[in-house]
Amino acid sequence: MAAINKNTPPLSRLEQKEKTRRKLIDTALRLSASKSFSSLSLREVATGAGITAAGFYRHFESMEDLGLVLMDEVGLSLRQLLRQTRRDRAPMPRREAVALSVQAYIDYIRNNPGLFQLLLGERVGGTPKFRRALHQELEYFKQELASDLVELQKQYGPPLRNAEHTAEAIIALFFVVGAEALDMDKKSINSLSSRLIEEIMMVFRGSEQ
Amino acid sequence: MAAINKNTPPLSRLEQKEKTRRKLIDTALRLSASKSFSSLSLREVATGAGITAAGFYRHFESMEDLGLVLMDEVGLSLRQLLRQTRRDRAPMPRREAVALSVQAYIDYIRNNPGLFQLLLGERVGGTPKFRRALHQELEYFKQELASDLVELQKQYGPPLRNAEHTAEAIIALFFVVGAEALDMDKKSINSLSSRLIEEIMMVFRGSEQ
DNA sequence: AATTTGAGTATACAGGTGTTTACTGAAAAA
DNA sequence: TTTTTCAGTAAACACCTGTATACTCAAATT
Repeated sequence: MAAINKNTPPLSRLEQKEKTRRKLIDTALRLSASKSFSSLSLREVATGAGITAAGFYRHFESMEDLGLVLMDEVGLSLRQLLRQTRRDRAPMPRREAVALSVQAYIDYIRNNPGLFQLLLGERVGGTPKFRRALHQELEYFKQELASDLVELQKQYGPPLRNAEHTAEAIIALFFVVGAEALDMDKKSINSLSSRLIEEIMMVFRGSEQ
Repeated sequence: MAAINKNTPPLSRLEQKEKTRRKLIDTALRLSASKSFSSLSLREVATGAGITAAGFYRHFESMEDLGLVLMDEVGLSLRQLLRQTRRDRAPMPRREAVALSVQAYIDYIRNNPGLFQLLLGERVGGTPKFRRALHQELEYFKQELASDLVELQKQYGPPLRNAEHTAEAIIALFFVVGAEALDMDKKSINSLSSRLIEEIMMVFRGSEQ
């Protein structure tokens, strides 16, 4: 019972501000799970985070500003997850490798509906800035997947005709299936996963020289 | 100079009502080209159609109601266009047949941005009813394409492993590329078309037994 | 110890929102 | 010709929106 001085950490001003900022971000994310980001109001986000509407401006200059920050976070975390899944696995048959990535992806969506809806929901209808940011995220996805595919096929399979096209097609599948996953109950998810796996395998076959 | 009695047709009450209803629908469609349908207000649609907000209720009981009607129209017209394109063509090499459909599709999107944004924009974030209606439309798309694919391959190519999966993958590609087409200038569209064609061909190859 | 800084508050503003109410006036029905 | 119907109006409602202003009061700086 020597040091109990950590139970009420004397938050510095900066720490406190950062804490509030995170609360704003998390609130926006939480609310995004049940409606589109663009239909969120500044006031409800501020109130949800426990501050007044005017206080919001100490952290972001507009909802769009907050949205762009969110977009960064979402894109980054999802890309890291997928990269990690692709890297961490031991050598295994291609279909099983695909299945692993698909599973990680679906789990992510189910556990972070707000994040994913943000990525999908503003693809159309958001502000131009927003769409551009989203487009950039998708570009990253594509490039990372393409380079991983090249790597992978070097080791295991015949070379690809066109890694970029392959990556684009696979990402298209991921997104469409992701949108469906949001609305499904837990027991339908399995068939969705295996469908996605099959379709990705189909793309793989078609992409080989 | 016998019959000039058609220059001021004496609109019956029903005709007049129908005319206003169409104006509401068309206005909603027009406004959907520049923002998402769910961020449209009842008032601006009514005003845009030349009636007061209260008058709106003589035609639809809510914006969601109007939205569902819109969804039907959009889905129907786009599906008809695509079916027609697939049917009308003379026998031709597969790649060219694909190119024809892709061209018709891209043209449609460019000429009817409001329609297409409606289809895409409410996929996430819309009301549950809305999403269900959208899901149904996509199901129609898939089934029609799948049955056309079976037909096509009977004549020209090796049979498909799984026509449904093939159709799903192709539709996923269509939608992702469609979303990109909305934001592009006219001269970038060509490369988008050929990219889509290549990716569809890739799926075809992978789908053959 | 005195001063400055700045996160968050309280309040007010002008304007937009969906919905309800009683109404008008012309077409349709009697 | 009289009566009924009903698309559309006008006005009011309670509420929500983003933003600006002047403020508090504690932490950080001097």
